[in-house]
Amino acid sequence: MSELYIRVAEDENEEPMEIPSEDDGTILLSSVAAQFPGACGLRYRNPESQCMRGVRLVEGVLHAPENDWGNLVYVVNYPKDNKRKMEEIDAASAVKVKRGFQKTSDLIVLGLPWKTSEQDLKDYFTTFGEVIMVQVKRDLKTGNSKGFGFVRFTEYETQTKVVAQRHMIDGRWCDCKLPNSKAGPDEPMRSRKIFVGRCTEDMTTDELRQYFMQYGEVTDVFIPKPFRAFSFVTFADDQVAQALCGEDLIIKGISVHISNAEPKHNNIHQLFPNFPGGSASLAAMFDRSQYQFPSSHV
DNA sequence: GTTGAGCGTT
Repeated sequence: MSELYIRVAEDENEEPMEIPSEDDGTILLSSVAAQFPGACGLRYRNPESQCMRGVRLVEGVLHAPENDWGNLVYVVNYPKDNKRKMEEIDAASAVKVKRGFQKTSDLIVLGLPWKTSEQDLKDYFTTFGEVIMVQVKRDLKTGNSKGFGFVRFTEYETQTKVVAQRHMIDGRWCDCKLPNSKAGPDEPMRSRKIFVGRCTEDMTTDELRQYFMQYGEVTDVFIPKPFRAFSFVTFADDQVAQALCGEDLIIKGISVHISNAEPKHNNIHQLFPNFPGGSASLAAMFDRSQYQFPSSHV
């Protein structure tokens, strides 16, 4: 079968778009997703039964029904059509709206001038939004500032804005961070990234992307080089990533294990006791890396 | 009475 185009639409009544097939007559889900971001499959109305039918999808490859795409208009499936998953995502979403989303937290302010007072801090940060609380940490005996403090805002949006930039306060550059967190202004959100364990060396980034896009929009795939039997997949939506954690999935006939890519302090020498070049080079490599093992692999 | 990466007396 040579190159052909099949008609795909967002909805049965929408204007279809032509999507190219592969040489073997299949269509890559990624080709569909290129025009319909977030697409996870196709369906069509069976002319005989008038029922909607799903198109066979195997590891990112869509197969023509009866080996012939015919002249039908195919309709895009999105992850939200999965009712079971949707309930989970709704629940997670509700939790997030109630707690995480608009819940502000104290921010640590590092690098304050010794002379900066709490009133100075309040005056400065109020230019970004309403301030709930400011603190300057001081030596109890002398009353001298320790050069850092805390601030808390009413609005989460204000907090986001403040953390994302540096601050000139009384003549010094200061940083605002989440306490006990090395997370910088543009650190990738951990919760959108999953750890894919038990990968084989022949799995490519394209294949992983095509596979995982059935669950939601994939924004990044990372495979460490040289081969290390795991990879990272980042979704546009963190709830999709969270929903996959703990699952064993079959990719190219191989069972891979999904877990959270949360940072964790691990003993890397236990994981690779005989790493070539010795433990020092291994440690250096890991120190430079933003990628870490999930707790289930420790 | 000094200092300049960090992590919070109550």
